[in-house]
Amino acid sequence: MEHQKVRVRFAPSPTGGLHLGGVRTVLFNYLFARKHKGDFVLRIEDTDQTRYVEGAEEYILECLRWCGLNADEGPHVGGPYAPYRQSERKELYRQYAEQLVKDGYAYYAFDTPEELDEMRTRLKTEENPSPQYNHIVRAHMRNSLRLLPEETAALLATGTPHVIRIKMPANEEISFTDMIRGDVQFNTGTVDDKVLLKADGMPTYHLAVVVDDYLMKISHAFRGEEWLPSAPVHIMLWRYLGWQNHMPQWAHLPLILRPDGNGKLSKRDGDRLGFPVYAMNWKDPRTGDFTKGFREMGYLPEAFVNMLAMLGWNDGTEQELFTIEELIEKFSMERVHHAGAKFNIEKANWFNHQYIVKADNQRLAQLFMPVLKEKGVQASEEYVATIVGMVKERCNLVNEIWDHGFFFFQQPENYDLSPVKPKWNADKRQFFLDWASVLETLSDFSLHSVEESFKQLATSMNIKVGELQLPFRIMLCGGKFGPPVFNIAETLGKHETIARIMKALTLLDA
RNA sequence: GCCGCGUUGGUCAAGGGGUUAAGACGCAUCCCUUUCACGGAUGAAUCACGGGUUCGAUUCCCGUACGCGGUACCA
Repeated sequence: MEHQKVRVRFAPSPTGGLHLGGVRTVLFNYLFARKHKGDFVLRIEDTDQTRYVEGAEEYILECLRWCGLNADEGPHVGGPYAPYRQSERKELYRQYAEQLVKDGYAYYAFDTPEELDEMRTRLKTEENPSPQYNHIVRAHMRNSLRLLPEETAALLATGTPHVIRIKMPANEEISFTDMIRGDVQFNTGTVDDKVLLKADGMPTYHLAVVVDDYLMKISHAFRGEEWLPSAPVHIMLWRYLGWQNHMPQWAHLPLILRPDGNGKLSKRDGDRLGFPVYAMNWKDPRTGDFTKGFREMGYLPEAFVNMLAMLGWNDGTEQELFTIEELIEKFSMERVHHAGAKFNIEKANWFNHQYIVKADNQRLAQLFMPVLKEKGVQASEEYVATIVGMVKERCNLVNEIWDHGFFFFQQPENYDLSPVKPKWNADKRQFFLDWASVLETLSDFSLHSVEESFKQLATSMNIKVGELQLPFRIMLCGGKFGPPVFNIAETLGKHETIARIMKALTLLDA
């Protein structure tokens, strides 16, 4: 057990877009696996046929690919423990459930959904709003524990729909050591007899996770904190199946909470507060609902991953920016924070900004091309890359390159003349008229010669250079923004610069 | 209700019996820059509460409060 190879798994159910909390779970699995030279398995938990969503599995795969957190084994690449889709393993689970029945650790239950409903409403009180199918209640239900063996046999023989439930001990203290929280204790009496095998023959999560973790030789199982309450069921299953010595070590990850108030972060919070929650764009094929993702919003995958790593984990130093290699080297489950973390989009933007500034201009240009295309702008990647170099310092998102540099691609449509108008006069007007003709004669339209001629003329006309720079900026950009103004002129080129001066002059005359 | 897990500035968080209780994001002011941003400086802002234990608790123990999660033939 101790010397067993590290094998971890991410086990999503393909029911929709991949939540940022899901990606963080992937990340922690991935880091742990890489650090310990182990395997990272992707297993699709599609045991609920009613919740299956077309395209969700491919979407998850694509998210992992985008983040660079690919699995070593999974439905997409196969592996020694295939198949990796639980629906394709369906036949496997029944024998274990039957085995448990045979050994007296589980039982058949024939209660119909209506009967269960009836039981719950009948037993429901203010003191007990959610009655459980537990060690007391089971004695009064239609199951093989209460029925005579002949009755059970008859029901089975006639193909009566039934489930198999675990028989939880009435009162037993059990505990396990969580890698993050340390010892956690439960009493089995407080947990109900969970269904293990559904009437349709599919296992529930509880059975499938134990069987598959065993069969796939999973050494460490990481999942969200919302699973902590069902840990006792899983512990009992590992015992009852006789695999106790193979049980993986568990870590229950803290939840990612919504920024305002408390509670698990959901897609809805993102819609409401205007930030992405899913890794990539997701369109629900059933409802047609469309949700924006981090990727399409202009986040860089390495920034996204770095940001996620810091949500609930740190290495104990002041370092916040980590390459994936550093994360692999430094990650440890013991340093994961115990409490949930509120998601903060501002901080996420800061991370992205850090990575944008560092990123290669060519690469950013490529990422930005689709946005440009959307705006109906034609430009060479080369040209875009130089623009990127000038504006990326002030961008948090790749898509913001447009906001900070649109005037490189088209003449401004709107001009904010208000900072110029009050101090505008005939001298200044004359300056720009004269300067335009000076520019016309310039053989070298470089940053320095443009700036030089600007300053020379201003001095000779006895106007402060500073008084003219802002007007010039607005002539080129349309407002008080953008990189250094002579850089803009140089990039725009002689023809366009003069054209913009002349156009703005007519606007100022109006 | 019951069970479980949590609680250090607005947010992410380090620390762990004696500290001026780090750092980052955000915010504010200033410097740089005659735009904005970057950068630099400064500042406001924190140990949920009550009992123990102790010479001394933010740190250990016990309660309380609050928050979250679970309580499905969903995962």
